[in-house]
Amino acid sequence: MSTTNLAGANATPPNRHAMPFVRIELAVLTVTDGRLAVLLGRRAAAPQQGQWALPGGVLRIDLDRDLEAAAQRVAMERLQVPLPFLSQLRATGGPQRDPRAPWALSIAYRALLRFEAFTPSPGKRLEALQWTPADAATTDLALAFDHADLVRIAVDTTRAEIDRLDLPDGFLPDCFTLSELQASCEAILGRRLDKSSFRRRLDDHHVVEPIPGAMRTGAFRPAQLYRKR
Amino acid sequence: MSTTNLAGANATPPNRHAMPFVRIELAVLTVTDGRLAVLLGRRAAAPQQGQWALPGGVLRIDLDRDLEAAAQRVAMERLQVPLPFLSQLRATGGPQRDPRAPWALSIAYRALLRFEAFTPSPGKRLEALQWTPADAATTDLALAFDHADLVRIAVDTTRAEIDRLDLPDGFLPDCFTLSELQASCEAILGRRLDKSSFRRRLDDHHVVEPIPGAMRTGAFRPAQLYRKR
DNA sequence: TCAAAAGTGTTTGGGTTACACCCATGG
DNA sequence: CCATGGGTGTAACCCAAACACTTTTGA
Repeated sequence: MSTTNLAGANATPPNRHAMPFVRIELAVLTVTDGRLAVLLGRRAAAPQQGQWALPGGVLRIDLDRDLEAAAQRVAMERLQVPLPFLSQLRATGGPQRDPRAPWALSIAYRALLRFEAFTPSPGKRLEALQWTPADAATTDLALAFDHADLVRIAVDTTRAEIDRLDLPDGFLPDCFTLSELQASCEAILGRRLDKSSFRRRLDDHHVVEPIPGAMRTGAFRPAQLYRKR
Repeated sequence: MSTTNLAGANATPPNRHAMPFVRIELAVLTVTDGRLAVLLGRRAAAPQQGQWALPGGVLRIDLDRDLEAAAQRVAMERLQVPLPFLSQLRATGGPQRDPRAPWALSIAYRALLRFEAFTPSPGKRLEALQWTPADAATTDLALAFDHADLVRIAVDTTRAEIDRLDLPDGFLPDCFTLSELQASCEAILGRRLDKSSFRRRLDDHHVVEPIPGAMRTGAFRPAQLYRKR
């Protein structure tokens, strides 16, 4: 034990070494057309021009208060809309990931949003945006960089959360019927759920609460409206 | 498939923006003295000289093949031993995290290792190393930077893995008795487990298999030896 | 033969599935 | 009155906890 490093605070000047190219990538998921879908952007410029990829951008240390704020700024730039309810997925890095830099590090974030409440439009460096069914995105399309891995991780963690009824914020409207909620969960998971078990589980875990007096009326019997928690 | 990367393609020259100071932090856990413990290093130099912190170091894009390799190199430098079986915990970043740089980003890794098979010694920039009970580390000691949060995350995810019998590599010897395994799990979780349920769960999940003919003899009745999977 | 550790049932309960059934409404 | 979706009840099952029990060894 020991060897004091002389206090000469002059230990390592931090910027003695080159730092990697640090980016944020966004895996934005939604439910549309009865399935889980991921938002892909077509790259307007090299590298990988014309390829589909997750929207992303460079970390700006002069602008971003933290990583999540960086992700939100990137969302504004690429998707032209705010992006609430982010959760961090993972970081990946290496020398071969991006031809623009000798070493590229990406922090991936995920959001799960309501289709109706989120209408992005292609911002800087994107020719187009498109919702792609989640399972097709990881298999059929050849996504740029290592984004297929990131989509897979986003989808898997999201399905796991839904499985244990840990419902992410952002994909539920303020009020909804239990059947609507069940349909959303089924779309995300890609399989049918049993109505009775689903409802029992919901209230064992205190996931939702009825809104007193609020009912959805429609063609048939009115349905109780609920809110989260 | 891919478009060639025209060197000058007027995409963004990546280094137009300053990049953050990128570090790796290591949360190395073990079981000793019947409890889960985390390896802390006493910082030899400013900032936070003399404070206890997770061992860590700067990402070196000239040396590291990827983030995990970076973590292994940092382990060699700080702990003087290799550090296998790493898993990524999370990334955190912001302008106030480290006075050495205007913006600091850390990627935290975790390892769970056998106490007997891992004897680190303080390397560069560390005065001392010490195993500290995991729960005390997050409460009693005032760890440097935001490392208390990282320890908490490391401990929580590790306990969750053990709970679901998703036993990380690296903390089991090649062969062991079921009682030894149970004792390790109890130490990590901080609570007693029922022998019978534990064993039934082990073989329902096919976590371990008996090594034919191998027995541990000792003071009392010999015990069957097992290996992982 | 006894202490100590290895190892094996057996009962109970919580939680989930599967499935059947009733209720309310607009047409 | 009936089609349709909202809503509830019940039995079976799976898993794990709790706890009691038998087995094998060295001293």
